[in-house]
Amino acid sequence: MSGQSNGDFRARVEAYVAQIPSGRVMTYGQLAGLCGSARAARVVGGAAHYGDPGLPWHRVVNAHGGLAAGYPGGRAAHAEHLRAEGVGVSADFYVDIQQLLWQPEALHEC
DNA sequence: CGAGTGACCGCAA
DNA sequence: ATTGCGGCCACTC
Repeated sequence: MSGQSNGDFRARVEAYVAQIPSGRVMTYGQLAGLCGSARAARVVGGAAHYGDPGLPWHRVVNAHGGLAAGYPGGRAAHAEHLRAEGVGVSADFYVDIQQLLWQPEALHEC
């Protein structure tokens, strides 16, 4: 059937991405883990490419804090968006995940 | 329905 | 430090 895969997994990923506040970033692996499959980081990337274009995917980076390679426009565009959000992007297109990595649990601390 | 693919991750030489 | 490979999961055509 033409099935519409519920996208149960993807739906949760989009939900988290949509909740990422400006100036913060999340990793694909973390999003996958929060959604139930820590090893489905690739699916998160797929959701970004085939998912809702209205979500701030530019706030999603890899586990190393590097920007996505296949982002529409290139890492340069990705970096520009992050900088517009107030995120400091390194010359090598890397962000300080240690400081900008946002976690849902952080809400508890706040 | 079947097979391929990927905006990843981690490890190895 | 760099490069290459495989594995894993879910989505798309």
